[in-house]
Amino acid sequence: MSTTHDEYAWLDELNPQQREAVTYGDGPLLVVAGAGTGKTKTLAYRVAYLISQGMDPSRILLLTFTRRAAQEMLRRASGIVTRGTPGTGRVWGGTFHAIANRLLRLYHESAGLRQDFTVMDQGDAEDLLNLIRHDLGLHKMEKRFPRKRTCLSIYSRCVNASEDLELVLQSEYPWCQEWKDELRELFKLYVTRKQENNVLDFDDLLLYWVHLLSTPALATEISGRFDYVLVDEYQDTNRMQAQILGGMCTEHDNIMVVGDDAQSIYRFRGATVRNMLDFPKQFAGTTVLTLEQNYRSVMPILDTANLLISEAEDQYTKELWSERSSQQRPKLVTCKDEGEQDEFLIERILQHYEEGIPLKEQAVLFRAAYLSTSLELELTRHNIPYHKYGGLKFMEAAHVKDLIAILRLLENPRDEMAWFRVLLLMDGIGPSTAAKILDHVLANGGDPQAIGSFKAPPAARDELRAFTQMIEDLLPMGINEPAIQIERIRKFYDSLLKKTYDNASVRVRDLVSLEQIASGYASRRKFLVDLQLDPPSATADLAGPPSRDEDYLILSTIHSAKGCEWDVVYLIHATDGFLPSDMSAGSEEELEEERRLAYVALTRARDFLYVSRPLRYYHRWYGLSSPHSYMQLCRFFSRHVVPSMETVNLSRQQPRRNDMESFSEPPMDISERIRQMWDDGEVPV
DNA sequence: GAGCTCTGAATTTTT
DNA sequence: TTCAGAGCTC
Repeated sequence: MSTTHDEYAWLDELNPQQREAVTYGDGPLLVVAGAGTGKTKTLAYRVAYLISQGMDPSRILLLTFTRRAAQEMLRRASGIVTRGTPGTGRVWGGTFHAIANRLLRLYHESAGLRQDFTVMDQGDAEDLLNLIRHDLGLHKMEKRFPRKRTCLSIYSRCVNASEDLELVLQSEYPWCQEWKDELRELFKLYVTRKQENNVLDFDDLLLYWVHLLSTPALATEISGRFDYVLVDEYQDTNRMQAQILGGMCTEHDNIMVVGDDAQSIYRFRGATVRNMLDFPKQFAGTTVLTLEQNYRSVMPILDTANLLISEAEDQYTKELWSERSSQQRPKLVTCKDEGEQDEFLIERILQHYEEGIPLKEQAVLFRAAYLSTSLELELTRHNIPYHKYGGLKFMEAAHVKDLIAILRLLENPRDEMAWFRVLLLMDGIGPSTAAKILDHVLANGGDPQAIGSFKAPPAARDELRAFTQMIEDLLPMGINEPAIQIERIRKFYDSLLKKTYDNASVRVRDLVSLEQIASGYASRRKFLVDLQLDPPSATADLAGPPSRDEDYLILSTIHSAKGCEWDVVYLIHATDGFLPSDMSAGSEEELEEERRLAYVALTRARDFLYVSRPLRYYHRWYGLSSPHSYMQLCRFFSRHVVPSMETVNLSRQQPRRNDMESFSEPPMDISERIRQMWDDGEVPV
């Protein structure tokens, strides 16, 4: 039917560098791909090319940063190889963590795991650490022991960066150095406790994978499952992940990694650009290809972005260029305060919308999830629909965690955290009774039905009986039909929910969503794993696939915007303290990462870019000496960068009658006077 | 041992 | 404001 020439006509859609990467033969390949240079396209075409060359799709491993990225690439790939056998569905695609999970279920015996292990999210991991911290009596020390969150970060850092505790404390957590011995003890117990509970945390998924691969026979076996390994966003991988890739390439060296050192923004999670720099050293005979032509943004936007990143400490000179010209420079907008910023945004968003740019093609980006709350209120007031990405709200909600915990203890009756969570919701059950119940279950071979024979304190009897009844109804279902299981769980949980939390109706809605998501799954195990490893990232994911004609504005943290692009991008709160975040202004390295974060934000824009900076910020929290602060422009917009932009000063342009600036007296004055009303029995007017 | 109330502390990014 | 933890009472 089709000639060889026709069959590969799609290669003409690539530029020479992309094409070289796509049709590259065997051996290690490092693709340094700047923002918007067609990274996703190159990877997708590479997969398509390999398949069209007759490679077995199930022997291709595609590691990405999010599950969505993997799905998107495979979708594109399957669009290319529609002729012949597409089979992209058989490609092993997903995040490192998801692939680890899949492999560990297969090789659980070699890893010393039971096949029914459950996965803990960050919150559970913190809580378990906290529990052990209490057991060790570390919470009541003269000097305060690091908080559970800090403990987990330290632990995680050690594991992901493959660094010793002492070194990590020295370089990243100097104020915790005095707790070195206690931390080591804590981590030791944490590890044993997880193993007893048959649970893995996120880091364990990678850790167990590394250890599987460190056994030569297993490395041969596992690496031998694949002929090609492709990795996206390589600049955001950590040392442990690099180690994994080494192990996955013992039987071949067909590894292709794609990344951009200027977009490395996950240092806090142990990621290091060293992985990219050292790649040629790790894999002998590496070919390095660079993609510099940007297909996304108009040149003025790239000019500003290039200038901003050119001031980075160390950077690998790579100058993005584009054939897309524009008369319009990016705008740097100065606003009086957040309210004026909101007003400006809404006006401009609607203006672009009327000009024909749908809301979905416009995105508002910010450093931290809470920075959009005021805008969200205004959008709601103006009836502008939006979806917000970033901020892990849904899975962190207490009621969602409760319900998940019940599924988890059914899945893995050794899951201590899951049991505790559920049992403590019931009247008459506190930590010690909960521990007794768990012991009782474990003494009966881990059969959850054993709670039926537990002598419960009278106050707990009714709820525990209902709980037992539910367990008895659910156990025969095995791991099938998670949605039906959730339906049954909700029947039991309803009264606990109403008793424990207010605004029950809102929470019930979340549980209905959860049931809806579950209805797409045949296996409870798969449902649980997906939920932990790739939680619904936006309100959109909860309501099922949105209908095609639905339009909504995008709100996103910069981190969650990674890999995305829009016609119009608004970067808001571009002020020192928010960007760079005060929390990250400690070290030079942290600041450099914040600069790259700004770079990532700018390079998401295709046609229009607005950077806005409110002069004044009203604090939402108590306990601060002043109700607002005056903010400086984000330091990355230096005197070299700003001239490439068009500066707009809103307050000067259109003075407002209720402009607070006109009242030059400090706003504290009135509250002070009101307090003085009660001084010396004097009551002034 | 459970569960309530009060106090004090601290607010990023995410697999 | 929200959350965690300490301490008190039943």
